[in-house]
Amino acid sequence: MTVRLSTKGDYGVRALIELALHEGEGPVHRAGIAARRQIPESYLDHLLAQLRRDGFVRSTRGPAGGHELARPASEIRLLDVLESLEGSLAPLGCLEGGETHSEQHVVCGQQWVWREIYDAMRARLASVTLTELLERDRARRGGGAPSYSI
Amino acid sequence: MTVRLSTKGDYGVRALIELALHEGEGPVHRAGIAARRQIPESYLDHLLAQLRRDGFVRSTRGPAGGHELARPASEIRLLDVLESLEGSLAPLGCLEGGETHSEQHVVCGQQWVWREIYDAMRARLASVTLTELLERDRARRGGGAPSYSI
DNA sequence: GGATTGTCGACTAAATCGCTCGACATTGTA
DNA sequence: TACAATGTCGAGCGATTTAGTCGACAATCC
Repeated sequence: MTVRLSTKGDYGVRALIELALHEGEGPVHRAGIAARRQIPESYLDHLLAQLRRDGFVRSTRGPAGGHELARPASEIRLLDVLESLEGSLAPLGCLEGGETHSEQHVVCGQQWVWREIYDAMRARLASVTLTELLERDRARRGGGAPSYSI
Repeated sequence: MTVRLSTKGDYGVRALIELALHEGEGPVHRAGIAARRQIPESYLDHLLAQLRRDGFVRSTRGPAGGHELARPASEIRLLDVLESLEGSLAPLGCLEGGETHSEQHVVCGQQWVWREIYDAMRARLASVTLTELLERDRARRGGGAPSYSI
């Protein structure tokens, strides 16, 4: 029952789409993102912290503070966002590029097949930018009324 | 940190490779499989039970009993084995073909990308047979001495 | 009838997921 | 300068899953 993305990646991408939607309009505050994209606010907190650490988001404190994209949406790749939030997407521990992993999973029998699948997956995810995600999101909600009010 | 295969798939495939190696020689007993393929014996028990339920393995009780392939190795696909042991390999709950899933994961934002990746992954895994796995395994151990004695 | 094997289900320890909560830091405004 | 609105950080928690173990039972060969 494993081999499954957690909610982190989805929530995180939703939040970034919201930020992309307001790109260049100054910081958006967390409560707004949470409400409009239906993400538990105190959980979103952690996700934004991670995205900030990895340079996708910049935030300012104080009243009128909030979060905004640290880089243009067109330069943010889905792959990088997911790896930031979910950790490595490698289906087997032994496919991990890094060195810091303690190799708890020795699982490595069918490495040759999975290496191929993993590479293809990463390539595809790398080809998707936040701009494209935003467009897809707009299209999905575009037809009918948005499911949330601004 | 998710999106990772558990040990089940690897252990299960290892066990099937061992059975394929002795195809047509009558049942192989569990303790032997466990020792030769380095799988905890009482855990292997559960994996074999699952593989039997799904028709990959047939077993006989009593002394000189054991397990053997229920179908020719050439007709056993890696995809089916992994889905038997790991459950659905869908990275998102919403990509699941079945109806019985309770949709605890609502995660469905980037469905369009993942659908594509998932389909490619399944196609590749479906193209690998147990025969090929056995050959690869032989090749890997072939050069040097086997890492276990028979 | 006993030894050897498989079968089944209950139990467990550790890790992870999906959160919540509270204390604290920063900063705009009155 | 006070205070209110915001972000930041880390501890903790209930539920679920992983990766097993264990023990009672069933079948079968001798």
